[in-house]
Amino acid sequence: MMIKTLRGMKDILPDEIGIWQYVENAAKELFELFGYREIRTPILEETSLFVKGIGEGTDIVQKEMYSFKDKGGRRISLRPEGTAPVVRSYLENNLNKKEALVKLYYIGPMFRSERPQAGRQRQFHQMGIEVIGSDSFYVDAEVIYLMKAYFDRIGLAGYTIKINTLGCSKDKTGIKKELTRFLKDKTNLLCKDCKVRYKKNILRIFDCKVEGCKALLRSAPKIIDAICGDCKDHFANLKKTLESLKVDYVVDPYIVRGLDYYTKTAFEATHPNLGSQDAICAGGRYDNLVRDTGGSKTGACGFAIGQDRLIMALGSKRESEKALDLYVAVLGEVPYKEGFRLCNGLRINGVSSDMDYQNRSLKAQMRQANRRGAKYVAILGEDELQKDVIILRNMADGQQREIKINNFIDEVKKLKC
RNA sequence: GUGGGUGUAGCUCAGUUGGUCAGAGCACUUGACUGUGGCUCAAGUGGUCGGGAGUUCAAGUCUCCUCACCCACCCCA
Repeated sequence: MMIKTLRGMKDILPDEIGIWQYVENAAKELFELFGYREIRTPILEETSLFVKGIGEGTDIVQKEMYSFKDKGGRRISLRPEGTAPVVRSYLENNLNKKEALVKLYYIGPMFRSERPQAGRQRQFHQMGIEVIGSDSFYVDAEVIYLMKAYFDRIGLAGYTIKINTLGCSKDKTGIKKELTRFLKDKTNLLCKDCKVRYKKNILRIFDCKVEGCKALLRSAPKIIDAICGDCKDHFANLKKTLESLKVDYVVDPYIVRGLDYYTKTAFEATHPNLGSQDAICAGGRYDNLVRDTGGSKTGACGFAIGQDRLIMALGSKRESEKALDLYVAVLGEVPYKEGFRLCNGLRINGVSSDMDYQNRSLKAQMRQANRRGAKYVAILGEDELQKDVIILRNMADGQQREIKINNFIDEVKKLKC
C-alpha cells in the first residue's frame, strides 16, 4: 500500500501554491505597513504552555492537542494556535524591556486533532497578529481595522465583521455566576450539549443553535448589562472608533470565544462561501494571558486568520505557473551540449528558460514550449551549429530570425527589457 | 468521539435485474506534417473497479468486515 498523507493533512501542490503566496505576501506587506514585525516560534512547545494559556477545560486542550512525551520524558505538544507561543517568546526574550508596546505577526501551520470537514483540517495555517502592552481601545480598533484592510487589499468581498465584549475577568466570573443561577432550575429545558456546557463552559450556551435554548436565553442576563463601567466604556469607545474608520460591523452578543484567555473585546469575520465552519478570522483582547504565562499584568489584543478558509472564501485560483521567457529546443548530441550551456547562461542572466531532457522530437519540444507558455523558442540543430547561429522564434507571431551564437544571450536579454 | 454519504484510468465520471462491463471525455504519447507549437483528424499508453473475506457456475454490481475521503454534530481559524 502506498504511503499517504495523514488524515486531515494536505499537500499544497505547485498548481495551487500561487494563491498561498499571494495571500501571504499581501499579509506581510500590509502588516508591516502597520508596524508589525514577523516572529517565528517553534512548532513544538511544552504542553503546559497551552494548558495554562488556552485553559485546562477547553476542548482544544482536552481532546484536540497532539501531545506526546519526547525521549527525555518531557510533555510536549504541536502548537494548536499561535498566541500562547508568541506570548511565551515575548516573555522569554524580554521583548517588553526593549519597547513598551510590541507588535508582532506570524504565519504558519497549527495542529488540532479533530475530525476533518469542510474548512477544518488537522494541520491548518494561520496568519496572526498580536499587540502586547496596551489596554487602549485604539489597539482593538487598529486590530479590527487591519483585518478589514487586509480583506479589502486581497479583494475578498462579502464578509461580515461581528464584535462583542466579554468583560474583564472579574465580569466574566460574575456573568458565569449569574447565568448559572438563572439556569439552575431550568437545566432540564436545555439540549443535550448545553447540559454539558452548563457544567463545563457555561458561556458557550449563548452560542447554541437549538431553538429551545435560544428561546430560554432571550430572558437570560445579558453580558453587556453585567459588565463593569470600565468595560462598558471600552466597548462604547471601540464602536465609536470603528465607525470613524468606516468599518462596518454588527454587534453579536452571542459570540463567545472558546479559548479561556479572551477578555473584553471579542470579534470574528465570517464568510458565506464556506460550509458550516464559516469563521475566516477571529480574535480579541486577552489582558490576562501575559500574566498567566508568567509575566506581569499586560494588556494585549490580536487576531488569527484561517488561511485555508480564507483561500476557500476567495474561491479564485490564481495562476501560479509562471510563463517561461524562452525554451531551448535542440536536435542532436552536439547541439544539445551547446543548448544546455546557453540555457544555463540565460538563467543566470535573469531570463527564465528551460529545455527538454528526453531527446524528443522537435515537434514534441515545440508542444512543450507552448504548454509552458514560452514567449520565445530558440532552435538549435546541426545546420545552425555549422553556421554558428541559433534560430529565435517568437511564439506569439511565429516570426523567426537567426542570431550569432556569441551574441545570443545579450540579444535575448535585450528582448526582456 | 458520534451520525450520514462516497470510493471505477493522472482528472471528471458512465457502467441496467449479478452474465463482452474494463468504458467515455479531458490530459498524455505518437503520427498525418522526415527539423517547427496552438486548430483538426487518427492511433496508442494508462485500471489488482479502495482493501479483505463470503454467497454464486459467474461479482465493479449482492452480503459482511476494514480503510480512506467528503459532509454534518461537538468544538473551532
